[in-house]
Amino acid sequence: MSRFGRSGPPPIRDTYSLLVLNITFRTTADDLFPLFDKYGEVVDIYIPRDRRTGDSRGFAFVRYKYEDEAQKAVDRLDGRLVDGREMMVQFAKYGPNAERIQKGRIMETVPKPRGRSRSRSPRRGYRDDHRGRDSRRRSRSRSGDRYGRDRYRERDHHRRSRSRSTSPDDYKRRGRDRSPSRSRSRSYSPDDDRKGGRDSLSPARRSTSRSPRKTPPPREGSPAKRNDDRSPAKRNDDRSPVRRNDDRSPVRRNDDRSPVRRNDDRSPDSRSPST
DNA sequence: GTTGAGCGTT
Repeated sequence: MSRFGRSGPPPIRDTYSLLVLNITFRTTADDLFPLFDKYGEVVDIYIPRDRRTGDSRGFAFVRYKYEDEAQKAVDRLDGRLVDGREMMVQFAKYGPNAERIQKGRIMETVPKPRGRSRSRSPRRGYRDDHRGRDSRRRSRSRSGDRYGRDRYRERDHHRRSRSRSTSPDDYKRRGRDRSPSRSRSRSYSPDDDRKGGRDSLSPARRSTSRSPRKTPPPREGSPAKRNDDRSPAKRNDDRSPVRRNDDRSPVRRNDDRSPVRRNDDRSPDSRSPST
């Protein structure tokens, strides 16, 4: 969804997409709009967000109408400090349609990047060097596996939550040498009994204490209830897609100014009024 | 509440 509330992504046939990276997770399109709009006409701004939390992934796509303005914004906003962090602005290489994009525009050819004569671009050197390393290695971010084990983890967490809630017998089994109050404080693990359980407070344990036998086989239980468990009716009830960036923006954005107003306000030939 | 390589739709 675009920030401009359109029916969908505008045609990129004549637009240039810029990839904005290294931005804060709290930076929204509203924060990038005035920044990019100052250097050119922004057609659309889209920020991929998490499908669960709804938070920004840390990068955004700014679509420009003209390459000149896009290129200018790249050099201008590339390295700009936003929300206390430097955002990296560069032309998108791939489009939403998995199309080969050159400089944000769909192209089949791959011409070499031209250098601007009016800018020295000393930042590109360090920027490129910064990424030129083996920085690709992901530590613990939500990249790559954000849709892998994460989805399984939440499901596992859901099963455990209802397991200990509907299994009072487990409390007696486990609460004999332990306080039941703290048992509900967090998710327990049946392995804690035979493994010791006393060191269950260890962060390393609780992080990897996922045994396949922690949950009883669903076939032994009620198939009907098991089906209900898989019902995705309401799972992320604790997830509130509330925008906390509102309080971060003390200044109101000029939403009245649409990027499409360029049709009357600006002409493709009027880009250079000062001739 | 956190995190930090990357390429995107409601």
